[in-house]
Amino acid sequence: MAVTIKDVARQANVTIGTVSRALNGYKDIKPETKENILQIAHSMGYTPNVSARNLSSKTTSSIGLIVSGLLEGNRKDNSVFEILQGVYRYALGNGLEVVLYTTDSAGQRSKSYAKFCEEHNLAGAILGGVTTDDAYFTELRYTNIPCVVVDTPVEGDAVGWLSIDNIQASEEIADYLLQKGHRRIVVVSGKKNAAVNLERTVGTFAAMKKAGLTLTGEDVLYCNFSEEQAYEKVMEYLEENGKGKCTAFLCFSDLMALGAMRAVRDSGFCIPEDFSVTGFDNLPITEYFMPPLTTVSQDREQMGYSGAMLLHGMIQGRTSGGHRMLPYRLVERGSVRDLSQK
Amino acid sequence: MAVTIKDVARQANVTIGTVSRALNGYKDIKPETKENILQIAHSMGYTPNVSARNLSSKTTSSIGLIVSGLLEGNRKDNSVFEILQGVYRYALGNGLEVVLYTTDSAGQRSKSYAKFCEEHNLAGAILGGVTTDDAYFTELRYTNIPCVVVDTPVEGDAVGWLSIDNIQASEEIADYLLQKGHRRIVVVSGKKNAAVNLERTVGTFAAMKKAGLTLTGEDVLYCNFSEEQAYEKVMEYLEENGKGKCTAFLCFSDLMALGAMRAVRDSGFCIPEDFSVTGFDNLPITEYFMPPLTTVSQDREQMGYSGAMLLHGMIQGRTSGGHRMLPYRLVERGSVRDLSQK
DNA sequence: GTTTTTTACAAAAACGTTTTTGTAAAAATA
DNA sequence: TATTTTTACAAAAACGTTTTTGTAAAAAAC
Repeated sequence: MAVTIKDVARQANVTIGTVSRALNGYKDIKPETKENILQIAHSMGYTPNVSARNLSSKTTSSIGLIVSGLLEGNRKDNSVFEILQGVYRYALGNGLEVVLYTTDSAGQRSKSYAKFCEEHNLAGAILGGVTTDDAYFTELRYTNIPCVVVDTPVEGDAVGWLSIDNIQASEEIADYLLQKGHRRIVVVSGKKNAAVNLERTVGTFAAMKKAGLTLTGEDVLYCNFSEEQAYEKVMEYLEENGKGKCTAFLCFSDLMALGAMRAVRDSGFCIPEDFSVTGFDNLPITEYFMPPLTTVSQDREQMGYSGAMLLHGMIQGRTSGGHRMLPYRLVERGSVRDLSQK
Repeated sequence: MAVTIKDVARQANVTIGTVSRALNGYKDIKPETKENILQIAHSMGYTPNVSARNLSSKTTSSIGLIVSGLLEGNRKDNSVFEILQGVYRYALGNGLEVVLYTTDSAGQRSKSYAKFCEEHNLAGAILGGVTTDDAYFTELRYTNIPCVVVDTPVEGDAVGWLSIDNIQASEEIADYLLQKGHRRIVVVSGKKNAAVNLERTVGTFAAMKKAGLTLTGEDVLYCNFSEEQAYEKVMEYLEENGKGKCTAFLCFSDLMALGAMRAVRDSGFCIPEDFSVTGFDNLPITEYFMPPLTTVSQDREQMGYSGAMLLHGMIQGRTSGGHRMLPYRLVERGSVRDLSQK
């Protein structure tokens, strides 16, 4: 049905090899012949078959985008989608195919990343939402297929790693709270040993230390990055301590900030009058919180774009891996009260 | 590098044909031989190469997901993403591959849908965000590759079409406003000739008519589904007419509802005290509007899932196309004032 | 003016499958 | 027992490319 390279060859009175060389810009061909073939191919509506090309060619131009938990994706958190947009934007502009893979929530049908890449002849992969101890990721690294991970720190030159400067960012938002006169700050933290969480903890502690303050164990609420847990833990905290003890909740994610805000409100307090709250991520919904949330913005779309570009460079041997830091931005909205003017 | 069917064949002392038959559950093979081959294949870590399979096999198990405007996707509107989630959920559970294609914003690099399907040996495609007069869509239909479109009405048995009952849904939300005592309603409409828009217009007019009311030209604001245009048009309207004339804005999308709400507020009025506002879609952000938006919910994830299922059925010849209606739900929040109690 | 190099292709192999065709041996039928 | 059918494979073709190898003719070098 579809017109193949063979049809073009017949029409142009050359062999398929010659057509292939004309199409792919090889040198070993006479300009007029090439021109003629190109013209014929175009007029016949020829398009190369991707499967055949991938099968035959040594160098494939397909990359994988492997994200865990796409399917159970929270309606409120669109990070994965924005990364995907960025990856596709780069791919579209640079002649790459991208193949999306998401591990099943239940995990039953899930297949190893390495096998997925092998099956699809992928030249490399971008990974999002993997944890440092993901066995499939370890396996993938052994294959030395070039890969780039988002947010998860990873050693080695053959692998790229993309994130914002979480230490500096958290330090900055803590500084911001301190500068607004907050002295007793409660940290609503994510998963205790998650890399991102560790970094944000370091930054927060550093800011406090500069101000001559320290955070004790009871000032840190571990909530596993979950809105519900943040709600419960903050609820508990307020029940126990009431209003006097702290003046601000510094949250390591917007979703947890949302939980915290609900808890504050459900405990009969006001934001920012009674308690200030800050987030991390700048999800679209935060703009509509009441009051709108002061948070740290990470440009996920850009992260996807840069990730694809980095990977592309690595595949072509132009770039080596390692850590790349992307800019972040403190976005100041209405959820923090200025106590310094009082 | 990777272990191929050839390696398995050698190990099992059979030919590749036999291995293939064992793997794909053909009948023409002795149970013990099959068992042995399967066991060897598994122990060697064999995985079939997708490109080779697609190339060789008549029947491919890949479907396309073609969405226009994924790249310039509004951060506030995640519909496309949710459809994608649904499609992948079905695909993952039913052994389908999905290949995502998005037309470039600028349109320069865009390739015809038919060519895309041909290139990738796709068995069918799900389309989102296409307009009725999309030339590429017309071309695709001529190829009679099975396809399913979301939201765009389309004639013919060989093509599926998925949507909520827009007429009934809009009638219902208009009824709701009328029941709350609103008599003079302004419709914030989308693109004049878009199918969805036409249907919603019909429903709204029907509801008004039942209540003995009519909508005149000045009661309909065409805003092209854009937040900004809705803002401007509503702003203008309020400047001209002030508070007395209408009591509610019935918007054909949440984004336009957002624009309308901002305009109402920027004109110095309150929602819902001075004006009521309703939307359409139930985007995640609407829950956080102040006040939260009363709107019509469409389950986009489910739509993606159902679309994939419908397409799958069509590919296998089990199902014929035609229109499928999915359930919607009126979600009542705080943006409508009850005038009937007054 | 012969030899060498280069040019511009043709011919064929290769990629990893599925599918078709062919064929001994075993089983069923007569 | 002789013939036909069925079973269980082997052998090979096919899918549509890219890539390697081979080779006449033309051009360059000597």
